[in-house]
Amino acid sequence: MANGRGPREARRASDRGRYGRLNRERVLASALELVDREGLSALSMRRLGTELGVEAMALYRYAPSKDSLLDGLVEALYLELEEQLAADGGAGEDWRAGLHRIARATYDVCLTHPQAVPLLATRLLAVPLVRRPPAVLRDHERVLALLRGAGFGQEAAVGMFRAFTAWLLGYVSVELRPVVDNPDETEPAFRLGLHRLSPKELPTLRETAAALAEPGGPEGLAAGLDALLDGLKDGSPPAASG
Amino acid sequence: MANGRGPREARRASDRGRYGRLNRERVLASALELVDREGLSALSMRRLGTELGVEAMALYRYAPSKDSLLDGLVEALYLELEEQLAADGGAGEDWRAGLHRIARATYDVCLTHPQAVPLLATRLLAVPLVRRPPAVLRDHERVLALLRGAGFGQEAAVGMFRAFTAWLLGYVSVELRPVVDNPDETEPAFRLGLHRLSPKELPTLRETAAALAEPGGPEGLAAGLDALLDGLKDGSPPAASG
DNA sequence: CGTGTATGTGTACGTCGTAGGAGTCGTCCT
DNA sequence: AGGACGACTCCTACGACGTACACATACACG
Repeated sequence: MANGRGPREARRASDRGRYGRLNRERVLASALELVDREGLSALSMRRLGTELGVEAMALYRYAPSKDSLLDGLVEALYLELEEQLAADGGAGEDWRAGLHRIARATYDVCLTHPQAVPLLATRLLAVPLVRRPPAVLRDHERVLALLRGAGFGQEAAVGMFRAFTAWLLGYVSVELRPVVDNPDETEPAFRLGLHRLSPKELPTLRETAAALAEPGGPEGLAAGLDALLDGLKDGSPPAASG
Repeated sequence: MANGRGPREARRASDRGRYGRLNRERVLASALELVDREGLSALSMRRLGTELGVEAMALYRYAPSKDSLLDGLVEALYLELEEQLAADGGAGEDWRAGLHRIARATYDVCLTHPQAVPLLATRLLAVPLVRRPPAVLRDHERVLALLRGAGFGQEAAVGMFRAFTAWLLGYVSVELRPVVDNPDETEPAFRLGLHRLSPKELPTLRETAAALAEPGGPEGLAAGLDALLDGLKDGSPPAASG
């Protein structure tokens, strides 16, 4: 808003950034918005710069490299998750309800930013545990505390934590896989492009594809989570076959 | 090998490619090897060209774009999976054993090419179902046929297929997440960089991190898979907790 | 009012994906 | 055998990318 500067139109450095001074939060928010709007490949330092009314190099004050900016996006997602978790209370719930609540909130955040989800797989694969963004570590802490607090031993808790994390990540990834081949088409079978599937070699897939196109939804997420927790909460390794 | 060409050292176009003519298989194999050796970011058209003793533009005969080359890498992984599945027989097994066998083979392939695993999350998120590489579709077909062949109805089969895929992808992704912060360190706690975790804010994570650093292994994969299959094989939605 | 520190600019370098066209090869027809 | 064709590869060039470095400007504080 109208800052008390003299009548001179002197505005060169700090008046830039479209709406005042830059800061990390604004950079990350703008980056996430850009990714949501145009996809990950549209996110370049120059592009993000113009988006903020600034030269590309200005961004390097707030992220030492593009990779670390991507890590910042991951952090932004987890911060949004924390907001959401704080919003819907959750007092007095047992461990299982707690895990379901976290899973559901994560699911919602991911569906809100589908274009950013690949970052969860790629960036977290590139950064060792202790260097993950604080919000990510807090998320791990929440899940582990829920499990240990419920009385599970370390070994069981670790197994369930891993299963929880893997299931969540895998489920949203699969849920977001595109199935529609030709969006302009109205006939469902053509929309999916089923004619491309040879009935000789892929008969089952062809007859199942339409059902596969329906999203699993949060119910599918919850169902699998319950199955995993039920199956793992007793003996850690239930005698792997063979 | 020694082709019957005259003694002239005429070799300009078709003698290129280090060991004879280029072809798609050779390009993909070399790309995968490069990724295994130096990581995804080392894979550029020019670099892959020199790797094959060829100019970058030559590669465009075998992949219309770099993205499609990445899709080709995904295909290469699934071809390797098929080789492995063909190798260890699997006749007369029931559906559950079949799924375990596929899961285990996929796990092995992923651990053999850890640097390529992110492609499974990113590329398959970018391509609609029917445009996935043939080997991927055949994999889907195998899993679905196993389920339908066991007598599961369409709805149950779809739910289990999704769970199978999600679990597998999530599990290998989490399994590959790096935990070691300082590889030169011998003391485990320092290796993991535990001193970076505030005991005030992340107490549970800090005491669990060491156990988390141990890989889940194929046993963890199998245990979770059994849990999922057991939980989902009856009613599709087992009434998410109230 | 002068000065130091934080912040944004400008320019430049090397690398990337890839379009266009020119060169060179093996192959097959005559 | 000769010649034309199609397949393959090379060469050059363009615009966009990440980012290093030096400079300019604005604000905070003496």
